[in-house]
Amino acid sequence: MPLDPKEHLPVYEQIIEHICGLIAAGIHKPGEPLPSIRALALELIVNPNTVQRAYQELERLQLVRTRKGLGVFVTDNGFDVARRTSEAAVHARFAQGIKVGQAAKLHPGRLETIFRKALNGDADSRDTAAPDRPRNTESKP
Amino acid sequence: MPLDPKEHLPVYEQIIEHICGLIAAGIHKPGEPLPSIRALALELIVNPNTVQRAYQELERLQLVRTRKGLGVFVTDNGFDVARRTSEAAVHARFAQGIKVGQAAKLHPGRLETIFRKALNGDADSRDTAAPDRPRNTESKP
Amino acid sequence: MPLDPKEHLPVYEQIIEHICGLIAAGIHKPGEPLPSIRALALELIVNPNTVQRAYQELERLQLVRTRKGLGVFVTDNGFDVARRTSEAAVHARFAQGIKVGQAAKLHPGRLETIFRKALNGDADSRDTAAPDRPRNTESKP
Amino acid sequence: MPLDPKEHLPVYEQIIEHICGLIAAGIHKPGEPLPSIRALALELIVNPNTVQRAYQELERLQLVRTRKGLGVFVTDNGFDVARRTSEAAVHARFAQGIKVGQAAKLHPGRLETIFRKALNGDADSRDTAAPDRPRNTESKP
DNA sequence: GTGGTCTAGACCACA
DNA sequence: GTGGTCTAGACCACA
Repeated sequence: MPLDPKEHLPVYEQIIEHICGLIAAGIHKPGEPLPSIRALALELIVNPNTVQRAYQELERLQLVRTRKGLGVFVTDNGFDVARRTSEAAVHARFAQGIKVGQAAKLHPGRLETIFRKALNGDADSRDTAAPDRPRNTESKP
Repeated sequence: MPLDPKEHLPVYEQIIEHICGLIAAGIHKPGEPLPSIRALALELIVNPNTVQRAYQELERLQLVRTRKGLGVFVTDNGFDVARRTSEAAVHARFAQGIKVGQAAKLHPGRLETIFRKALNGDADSRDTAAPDRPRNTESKP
Repeated sequence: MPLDPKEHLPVYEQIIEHICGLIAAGIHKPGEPLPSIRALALELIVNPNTVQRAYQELERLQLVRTRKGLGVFVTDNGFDVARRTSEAAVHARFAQGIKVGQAAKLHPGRLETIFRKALNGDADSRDTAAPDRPRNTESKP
Repeated sequence: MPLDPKEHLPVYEQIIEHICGLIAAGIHKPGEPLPSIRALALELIVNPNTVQRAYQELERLQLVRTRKGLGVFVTDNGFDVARRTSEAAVHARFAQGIKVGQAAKLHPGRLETIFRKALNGDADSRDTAAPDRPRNTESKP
């Protein structure tokens, strides 16, 4: 479910974000072990090599620490790092979207509207009316 | 300037978005020619094949039409298609960011804050300001 | 009207076939002049170079003969050559289609049906019933 | 054997038709892998890029599905799509031939005769047989 | 091993 | 000049 083959992120980076999100969400807590490489590979239906690469990167980010023969554990400040990392990932997506929208000369209010729709889980940006309160964004250049 | 090697999008897709943005922004108008494949390749410092692949995809999207020996031209409804396509691209980024944030159990107000910061052009998500206080966003060009 | 940009034949070869067809059809008769290169280029909206290349090839095929300063004329046996050439062109198309069909293991009767439909001017091969007489072709291998 | 450099179709489109024919013929079955890009490139003596372009188009046509790192597989309804696509390709060839013949004012019975000869595998359209006498065609494998 | 992207550079058809 | 096709060969992500 968390892996999206249509996303352009390499799978190992999607796994990094996935684990990072689980730690930021408090599902994997500091001091606790992550699922084993093999177990996660089976769960996500990917090659163990791919999971391993993700775990290595998480270790580099100080989110986890590997203890040989024991497993991979969330570090003491893993939660804080994960939260910051997740927020940075969110920020990066938003900033990318805004950059694309500004390049297309979309109005700031239009970006706002699209953001609201995305928040509400709309599948596409095609819209006919403001979702939560009336607004005026459709004036063309 | 528009090409970012660190982005995970393949270069030819970045070019697609770039051109799409220029058409949506009214910089390349219906009936007008795009820069030639070779010229754009020189400008973006990429291989002509890469530009051509982007142009072919733009043709499949009905944004442009190729006339052999003459060049590649924005279609009559290229502007409308480009605008819709750009909005969809913006929506997709926002939705991705929201998905990541929700997976990390960030508060909706936190997402809102990050969005505001991104709109204001902040480089990173690390911040000190109020998390979800209402704010005014219509400040960007 | 005779030039089809979607055909895969190069334009100059389409022009060759076009002129060849006009001679075979008796529209351009032996001894009579063809339209001038410039006139035909204007009519077909192509570059004069392209028409010239077609005329050169028609001369090589003995269908026409250029008389300097006077124009390009259908040769005495131009009609016979043109008819044979047109028939060969028809045959080649049919043979190509049959080859494709046999490679796909379509039944001979199915090829026959498709041929009938094409003769009747149907736009596509998708069909529900025999066009002129009942037939049985839809048994799968 | 399937690639004909004299055909005017680009090589990658010939490969598309070739593979499409193999699927329509039941030689590559739904769920089964196609030969790898590199393997087919070696077999057909073309560049892997050219094969890949063909495979990408086959994917767009829903005939195959790519699984990264694993290979390219015939889709579940690949057989049906392939059959329809092959029939459309046959139809297109026949329609082209008929158009050329009609432009040359060949009799309908003459077209019929040429079709019969092509079905029988005659190499050329030059012939002496009856032009439009009924005949039996169900003789080819 | 698999497919995906990209570069460098050739040659063709056409304007 | 324009776009279209193809080759040779590199490097990446993934199994």
